[in-house]
Amino acid sequence: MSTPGRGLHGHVLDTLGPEITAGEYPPGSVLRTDELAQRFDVSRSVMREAVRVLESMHLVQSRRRVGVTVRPTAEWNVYDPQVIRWRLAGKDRPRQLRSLTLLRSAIEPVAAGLAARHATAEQCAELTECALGMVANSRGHKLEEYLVHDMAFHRAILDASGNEMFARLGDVVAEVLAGRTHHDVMFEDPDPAAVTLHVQVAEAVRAGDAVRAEELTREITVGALQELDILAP
Amino acid sequence: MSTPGRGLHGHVLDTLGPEITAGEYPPGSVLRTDELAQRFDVSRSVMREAVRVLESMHLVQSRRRVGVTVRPTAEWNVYDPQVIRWRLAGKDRPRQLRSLTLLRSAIEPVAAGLAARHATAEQCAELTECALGMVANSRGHKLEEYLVHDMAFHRAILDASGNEMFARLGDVVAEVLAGRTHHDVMFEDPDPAAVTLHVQVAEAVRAGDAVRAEELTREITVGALQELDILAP
DNA sequence: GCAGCCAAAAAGTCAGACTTATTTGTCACG
DNA sequence: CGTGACAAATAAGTCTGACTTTTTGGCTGC
Repeated sequence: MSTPGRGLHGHVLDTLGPEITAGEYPPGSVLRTDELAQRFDVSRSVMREAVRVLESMHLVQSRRRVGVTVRPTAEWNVYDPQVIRWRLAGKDRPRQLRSLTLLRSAIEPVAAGLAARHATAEQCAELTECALGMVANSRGHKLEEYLVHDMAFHRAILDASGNEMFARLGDVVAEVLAGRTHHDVMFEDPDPAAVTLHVQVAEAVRAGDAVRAEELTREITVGALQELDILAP
Repeated sequence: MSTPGRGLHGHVLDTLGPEITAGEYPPGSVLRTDELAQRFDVSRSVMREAVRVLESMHLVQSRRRVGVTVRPTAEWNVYDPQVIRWRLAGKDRPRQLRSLTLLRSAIEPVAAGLAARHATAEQCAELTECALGMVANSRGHKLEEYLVHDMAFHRAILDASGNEMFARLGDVVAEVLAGRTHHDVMFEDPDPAAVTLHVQVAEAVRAGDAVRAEELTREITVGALQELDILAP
C-alpha cells in the first residue's frame, strides 16, 4: 500500500508476513532460510534481507545452527503499521479492531484536549472543514465520501495535539475507520449523533475549550466501542 | 540491550541508527551503500541487511540510482522500541521524555481502569507486592531498588489491562522511568505522595473499583508530567 | 525550446565458496 | 551409571565478484 513494489524481498514479506501474523506458524516454529529461499524462488541474499526485517519487527529470531524461530505473539512489535495491516487482513481481525479501538478511546480524548490548547488557526479551519464534509455526506449512502472526511478529521485532531506520538497514530486510526466501513456491517448512513459530536468537537477546539473537547471526543470513542460490542460481541 | 551482538549488521545499526535518529543526517540526506560498507568495513550484503532494517523502521528509503535517503522525522516509526531507545540516548532526550510521558498520561489511567475489571487474583497479588516493594525502598537513598519495583508495578498494570496494545507499552514506560532515575535530576527519595498513590491504585484494582483506579492513576501521571515541567521547562 | 534517446550511476540480484557458532551425539573415564 | 570432554554435523553468517535493472540527467537533433 504505502510502498507496494519495493523489490523482491518486499514480495516475500507480502506473503510471509501475513502468514506469520496469522499464526500459521505457531510460536517456536522453525523455518530454514534456504528452504524459504527455494519456496519463494529468490536468492539467499534476498531471503536474508526479508528475515532481517521480520526480525526487526520481533516476529522471528534468527539463531545459528537452529534456524529462524517464530516468536510468541506477546513479543511482536504490534505498533508497527506494517504488522497492524497484516493482522487486520488476517482472521483475528475483530480482536484487532477491539484492541485498536480501545487504544483510540484512551488516546483521542487526550489528544483533543491538547488540540484545543495548541491548535493553530489553520488547523482549526481544517478541522471544521472535515466536520462539514462529514455532515454533507452523512445522508444518502455516501459512506465512502463520509469515510474520507472522517479519517481526515481524526488525523487532524491527532496532528493538532502537537504530540508526535499521538500524531503517528493517525495511520492506525484511519486503518480502523476504513476497516469498519469496508469489512464490518455498517448501517447505510452513519449515526447522526456521531456526526453532531464531530462538529461539536471542532467547535470546542476552535473555542479553546479543552475539557469540552476531551469530553465530546470521549463520547465519540465510547460510541465506537459500543458499536463494536454490538456488532462483534 | 535486548539482543546485543546479533551479528555484524547489528553492530552497524548500533552506530548508524543513533546517528540518524539524532539528526546527524538531515532529512533528504543521501547515503550510498558502498560508502557505508566501506566505512563500517563490512561487505555490501551485510550493509544491505542493515539498510533494510532501517527502511522497515521508516528511517530511510532506498531508491535505485539515487541512494539511501533519510526520511523526515514525521514518518519514522516512533513506536519501535529500538527507535525509542536510540532517540532517548540522543540529544533531544528531554523532548522525547515529554512526548512519552504524555503518552503515559493518556494510556495508563485507562489501563488501570481496565485492570480493575479484568485483573486475576495473581495479578492483584503481583501488583500489591510491587507497591509494597516501592514503599520498602522509598526512604534511604535506595533509588535503584525503588525503580525496579516501580517499573514492575506499571508493567503489571498494563499487563492486567488485558489489552495487547497497552501491554506492549510496558517496555516504553520502563524506559521512561529508568531514564528519569538515571539521567535527570531526581530527589534523593521519591515523592511520598506518589508512593501512597501506587499503593492505593493496587487497592482499588483489587477491590474492582475501576473509576477510582483510573482517577488515582491519572494523579500519578499528572504528577509525572508536572515533575517534567519543573525539571525541564 | 522540446522530444526523445543514450550513457552513467547506484541499487538490486544471484551464485558459490568459505567461516563460525551451536547443538548433538559419542565415547572414554570416573 | 553418570559425566565430562571431544568430535561431527548443521544452519546461519560473511565475503566476493559478476551481472541486471531502473532511474536520472544530459545531449543531440529536429
